[in-house]
Amino acid sequence: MPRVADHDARHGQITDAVQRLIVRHGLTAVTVARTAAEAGMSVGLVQHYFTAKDEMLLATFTRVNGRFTARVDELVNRGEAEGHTIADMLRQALAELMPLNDARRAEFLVRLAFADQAAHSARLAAVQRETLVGIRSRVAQAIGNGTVCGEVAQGIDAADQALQIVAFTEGLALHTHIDPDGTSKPAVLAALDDQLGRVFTGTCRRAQLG
Amino acid sequence: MPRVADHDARHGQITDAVQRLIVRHGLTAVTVARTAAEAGMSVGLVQHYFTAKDEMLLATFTRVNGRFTARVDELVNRGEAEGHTIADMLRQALAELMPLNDARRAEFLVRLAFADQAAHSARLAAVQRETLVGIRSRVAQAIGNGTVCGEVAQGIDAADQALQIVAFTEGLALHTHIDPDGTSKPAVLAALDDQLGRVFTGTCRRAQLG
DNA sequence: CCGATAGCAATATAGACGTACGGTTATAGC
DNA sequence: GCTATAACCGTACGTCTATATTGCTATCGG
Repeated sequence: MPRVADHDARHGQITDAVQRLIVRHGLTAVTVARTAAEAGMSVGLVQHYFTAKDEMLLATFTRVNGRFTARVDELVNRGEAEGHTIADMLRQALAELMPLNDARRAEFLVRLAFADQAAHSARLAAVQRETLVGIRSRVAQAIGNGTVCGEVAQGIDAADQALQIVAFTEGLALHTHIDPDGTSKPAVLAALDDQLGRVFTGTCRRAQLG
Repeated sequence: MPRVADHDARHGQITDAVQRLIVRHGLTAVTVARTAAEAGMSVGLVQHYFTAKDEMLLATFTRVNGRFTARVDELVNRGEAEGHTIADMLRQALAELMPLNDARRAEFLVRLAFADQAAHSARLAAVQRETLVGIRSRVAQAIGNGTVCGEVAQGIDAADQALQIVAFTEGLALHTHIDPDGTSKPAVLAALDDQLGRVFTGTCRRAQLG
């Protein structure tokens, strides 16, 4: 058989290039020629790995969303392992949704750029929706755990509160982006705290792990 | 002088056409040729009223945002005139930010479509930011009135709460759009109620107008 | 009533874009 | 070491786009 290449690595090179272009100049400025240049390869090679531009963009969106949820997952797991309170863990995980540093801003801009496209593409919309419900269900589970543990009062609907908290967080993220001056980083984190404090009103009855 | 035309009307025809195209097929699908066809006029005439496509898009964004804040304003004024409680008035006004019917959905999609572009255009960003701070300051003022009146407890920072409430509302709007099945209309309105209920905890001490 | 001028249409033009395609290079298997 | 085949490049092609240009038409001021 002929020479082989690391397909995953190449896909990553290309989608990373797309992401950088989106961050710097917006989705409109993403062309396959520019992407090839940014990725340091030829136009033909990009075509070799993505039959069409749509596929390339879908792959980029999927990858970014995957990394996004993976980060949230990791923070949840680490929080549990290190025995933090559920509220603390959520505080950190939700802060990941906000464009407060370059990496998060990059992810945020990509998700924002595809928001319009997703409204008119079933496949993009599916990725977007799955990411959202994934985050939401994780938060709901955390709240459920908090109810069992004692951090959350009985009678609180975990799904409802998860919906509200995630919506609030994403709205805050959007506002941070639109008006960074009127929405300072500490103010944003304080607002998030405030919101979480409305649900996490108690303390855990059971001993923490770790 | 030669024959005259209603410039405002023509601008409106064109930007309305742009809005319809965005709603139906996304910002990417907006070309001056298609816009002209949608508006029922020639390409040359569109050029006659907008020197460049950028101007056309900026005008569309400005108009939509203007209508948007105007609707909120009107609801606030009407609410005051009819002697509703401030909480009720805000409930109605903020529901205007949500894509719960065709007209609001159209506005929402336009604001969403420009979100990416605005990240890379100072003029679009300015319109976007001004709209946001406009809404926010109106809400802050309502909360301030609520404090004086007695609907809101003393010691509540109106600006902080306005930030949170508007962020929450916009996040909810986004989620309604992304996952309409998981975010039913009554559930959304209930969530909004819940959020407002956390700030508007009292009843007005003074007699209502009207 | 007439000419200056804005309103309006049709077409021309130059460029950018996605993608198809032909060709070259390198390597895994025999 | 030959060959099949994947990796990779460069370019050509057809389409679409924004915009410039040219010309016609209607109407207001004098």
